[in-house]
Amino acid sequence: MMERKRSDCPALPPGWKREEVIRKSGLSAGKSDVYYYSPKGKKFRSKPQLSRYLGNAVDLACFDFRTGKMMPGKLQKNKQKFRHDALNLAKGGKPDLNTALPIRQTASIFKQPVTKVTSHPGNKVKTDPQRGAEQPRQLFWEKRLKGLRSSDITEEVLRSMELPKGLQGIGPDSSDDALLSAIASALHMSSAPITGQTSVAAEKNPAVWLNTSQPLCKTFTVTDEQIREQERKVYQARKSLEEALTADGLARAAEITRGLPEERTA
DNA sequence: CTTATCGGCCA
DNA sequence: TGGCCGATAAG
Repeated sequence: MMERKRSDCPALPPGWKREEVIRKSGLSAGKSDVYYYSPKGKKFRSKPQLSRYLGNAVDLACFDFRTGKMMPGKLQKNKQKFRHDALNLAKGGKPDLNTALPIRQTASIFKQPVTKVTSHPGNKVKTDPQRGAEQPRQLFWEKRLKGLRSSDITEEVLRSMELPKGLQGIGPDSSDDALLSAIASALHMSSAPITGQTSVAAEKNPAVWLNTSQPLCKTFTVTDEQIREQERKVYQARKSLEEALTADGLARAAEITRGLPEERTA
């Protein structure tokens, strides 16, 4: 095999290599393909693939995949691209997962029901026994969530939620933060009702009696008044979201028909 | 099975 | 025309 050079790529984090191979046969002989290799040796053959892997760790907006260099001049093309993305978005097309501005793609972190076809005449269906059943969980796994905070796009840490007095944590870390994490996680990890720890023994010796499918908190009760209060909050939040979305939609539409501001002055 | 390479679609 | 990725040959 001809020894091809994998050269370092200064535009990427240390350890990343770039390789260019010339096609030597076929109709496309002479054309070249560029590949990148992660420090661990994984091969990448397109910018979207690279982008998906690096995530927000590296901004590839100005990265030219073919040359392997950062090209500040790419900003010009990006204007075109923004128009394009905005257009696609407005037309209900798929957003460009590669370079579109970050938008939450999931409708919900909660498990969504889907239609499941379990048998076709004459066909065999593979079943994964792990699926459906809940996986076992590590004791005190919630500890790993410690210190995680939600933040807005300016990195400003959002005010954390206040929990009702009726909720009390148990276990090695009974801070409000830990309690909030534990309950929030339990709500979307499990499809079973969340009751808290029902065994009184768990309070005295959690390491032995803990029910790991329940959050690290004492049994609690929820009053009708608390439910109504929560419904009001959800209603308000939805209304705010609706207003923000329509405002954003109008702004986008206006921007597209008018052209981007920078282009007008140029 | 995994990996390298070229075809070919689509912007 | 070139980026990207599927198909398929090769290992």
